[in-house]
Amino acid sequence: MTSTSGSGERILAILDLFTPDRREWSPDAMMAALGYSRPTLYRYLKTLKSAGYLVSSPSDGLTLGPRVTELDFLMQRSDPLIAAAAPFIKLLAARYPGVALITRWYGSKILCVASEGAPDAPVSSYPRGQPMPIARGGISRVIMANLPRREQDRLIKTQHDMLAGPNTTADALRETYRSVRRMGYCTAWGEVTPGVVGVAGPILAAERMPIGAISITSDAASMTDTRLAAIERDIRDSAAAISGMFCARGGAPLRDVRPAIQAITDKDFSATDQQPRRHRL
Amino acid sequence: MTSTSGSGERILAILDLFTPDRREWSPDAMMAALGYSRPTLYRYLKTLKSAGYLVSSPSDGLTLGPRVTELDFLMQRSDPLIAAAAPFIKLLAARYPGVALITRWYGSKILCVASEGAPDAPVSSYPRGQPMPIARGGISRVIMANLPRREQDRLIKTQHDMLAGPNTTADALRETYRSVRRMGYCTAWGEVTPGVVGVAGPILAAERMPIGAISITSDAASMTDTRLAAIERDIRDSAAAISGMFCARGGAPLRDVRPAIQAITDKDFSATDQQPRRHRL
DNA sequence: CCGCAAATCTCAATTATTGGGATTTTGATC
DNA sequence: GATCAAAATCCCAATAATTGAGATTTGCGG
Repeated sequence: MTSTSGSGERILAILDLFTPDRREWSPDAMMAALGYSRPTLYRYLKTLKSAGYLVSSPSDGLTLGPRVTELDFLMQRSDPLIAAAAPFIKLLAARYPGVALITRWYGSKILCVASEGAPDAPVSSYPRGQPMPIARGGISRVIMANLPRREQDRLIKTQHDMLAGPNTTADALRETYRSVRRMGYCTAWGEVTPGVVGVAGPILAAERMPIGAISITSDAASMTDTRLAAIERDIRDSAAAISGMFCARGGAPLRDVRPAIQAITDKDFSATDQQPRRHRL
Repeated sequence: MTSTSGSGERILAILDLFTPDRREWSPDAMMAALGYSRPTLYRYLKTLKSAGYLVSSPSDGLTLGPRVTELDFLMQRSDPLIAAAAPFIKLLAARYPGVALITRWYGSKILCVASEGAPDAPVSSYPRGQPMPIARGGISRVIMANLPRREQDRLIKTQHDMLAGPNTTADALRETYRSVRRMGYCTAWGEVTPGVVGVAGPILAAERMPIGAISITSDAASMTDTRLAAIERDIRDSAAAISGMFCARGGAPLRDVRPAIQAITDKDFSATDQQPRRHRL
């Protein structure tokens, strides 16, 4: 935190101005918002515009430009998390009704980076790219549950009203998280969208840091107990398998997911309940 | 060109390393490629990683991060070109078989920023975000045709083999472009994909600078003369209408596209050929 | 628990960046 | 096509911020 590349951060700060609430900016508004001098701002803008990160039109001012589209196109094809998890959400979407998502945890936000299943499903209204705040729901909880103590506490303090109803204490939340962490997955009934049940599992990288989640959301009305149990097991095992690919321990980096997929596929879903166990690595 | 925001450009240069051919980088490879010192590079990387533009994993090195996805999501919803042209490609896709595209011209590349029509059509294999080089095809030609002389000549020199077959002289190319510019649209038979006919129209902003194109590609075998003529007229008029929205002349910025759409809808497509005329403003 | 590699820190030198104000360019109106 | 206001760029000296060599710490994997 001590090191700083000021100029670079100041340029990136310009891009941070663009939010869903304010997608068009004038140079003067930017000067006011960021406190840069006129020549400096215009220098930055020239850099961003000539690289395609911004475009300007007299009538609309400055807006985000095509370079971000180009980068996103690349990102979809290079993100190791997407690469690792894509086969699993495909499998999940094929096996169960509903929508399977890969989400990433970044900047205190949850961002959907890939999805499989009914394309325009009314079930989950979080398309790729849309950030969800750390609100309710299973994804939120498996992330929160696996954050380091320090960070978890910070968010509980900051976002208490978001994370819990008014009748839940911070300690009760912590207890929930402890349990979720132990289970390796989390099921949430109608928290994000009424009538929808969601099951999520954490994806952990080095240091057991959560970097995202794999999840599936289905219509709650038509859910059966046995199917839910099967989903929970699949989500937990998928999450564990994907997590394993991000900690290279135990041999070559597990780039080939087929063994992991196979392991899940081989499961006998009518089998008796397994003891939920802390998933390893 | 004289002004420079060096540090910012050096940070953005890191993102430029990521290409379809090389989507994963190690810090050392970056040092070699960019010539930055170790502490400097790591400072930059810290900035980019903490902002979410990059993510790193021990096994895969550095890859593009979720922030670009978030920005692209915003960009789709804020780009004035997409906003202006979306109703037109919707109309075109509804009216004719095939795929309608909005493309942007930037950095000597053509980038698809939106499309309507058969989602996974085999016809046009250019999904949103994928850059196409200024190769052949109608889109290429309507852009090239409307570039300022200086830029056009530069590209003709640079990209001659791409733009024309070996039997076409630069002068012949220029003559073609002059004609395309006069017509206000361009039809290309099977240049990009065999068996596919494409019609494109230029989108011009202030100074008549081309910023993109609107186009439609259809199966050539089932194309009829009268339908092609109708498409050409629609493309030309749509391109002109959209262009009009980027030059605020003649009243308030024409943000309401309904009149323009209406004008196109009202056309009588069985009418006799109109004289192709330079479309205005 | 140890070793290797990756990442960060320290700090002085210097270079590149900044900003006030003048100037040019742009684009809308007549 | 000419005119005018606003937007964008230029100039250049002062200064503050960035840089990089090397030492040091951290973190992963055995």
